[in-house]
Amino acid sequence: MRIATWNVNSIKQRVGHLVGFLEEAKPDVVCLQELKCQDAGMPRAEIEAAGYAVETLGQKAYNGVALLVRAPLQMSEIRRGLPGDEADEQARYIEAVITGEDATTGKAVAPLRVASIYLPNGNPVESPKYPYKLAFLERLRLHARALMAEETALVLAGDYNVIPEPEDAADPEAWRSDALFLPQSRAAFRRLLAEGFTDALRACDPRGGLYTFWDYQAGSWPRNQGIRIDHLLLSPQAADRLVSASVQKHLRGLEKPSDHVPVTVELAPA
DNA sequence: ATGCCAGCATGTTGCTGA
Repeated sequence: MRIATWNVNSIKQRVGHLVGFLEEAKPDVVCLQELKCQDAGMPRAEIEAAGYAVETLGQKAYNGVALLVRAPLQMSEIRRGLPGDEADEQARYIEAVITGEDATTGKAVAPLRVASIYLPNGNPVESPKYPYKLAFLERLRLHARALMAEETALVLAGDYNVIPEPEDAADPEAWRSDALFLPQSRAAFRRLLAEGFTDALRACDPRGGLYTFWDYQAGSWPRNQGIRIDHLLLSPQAADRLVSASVQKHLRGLEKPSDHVPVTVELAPA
């Protein structure tokens, strides 16, 4: 079972790269962020033609998240929006239970719940955007705690907009006072992890220096001035099955790339 | 200290992102 997360920075601009990734990596589940379009604008036909079912929580111009599953897998118990704030209208969370047969093995997959998350950026720190970010992280922690009580495999994947540790930035000093790296942001992320999650990429490669985002500006990509902000957090039942995790770095080098690249984990059958 | 780049809106510039 291969699960990927990717902030595509506009699905309409990136559907070609996405289909290429689906054909190349053949992920079973894909969590997308920053669709930047409403549900009606989602390029479903191209994605379905590549063999995937699509569920979205879209929004005009900003945010927007989606879940894709490779046929004949299916999604059920779809939850749109993160609980805990009825007034929150930003499209940043979609969750589903994955069921059905693995296309490769033909065997029924073990119960698995997956969420695609686009955490608020939080800058500027002096604006209401920063408390919104911290509140979102706390809402996510409380919801994650409730899901954890089911004791089934759970994967919370997405763009967390949090640099967990200094080794997750090429130049940590440049991010010192940024919402992505402030001590309060990192502490809130650690509190989420402390509910019992494993940071999959960190667990597979603790050395650091792996990045998932390079700014379009200031030559960040050619200078490898990246940061690691896209994460897959695994419940114990999922972490027990963790085989490998990898960053699809080559996609940043394509024409008209997203500023993020996919991160993928491989889970063994239960 | 600011803009650098990129995408979207009802636009010829402003907002947002990270």
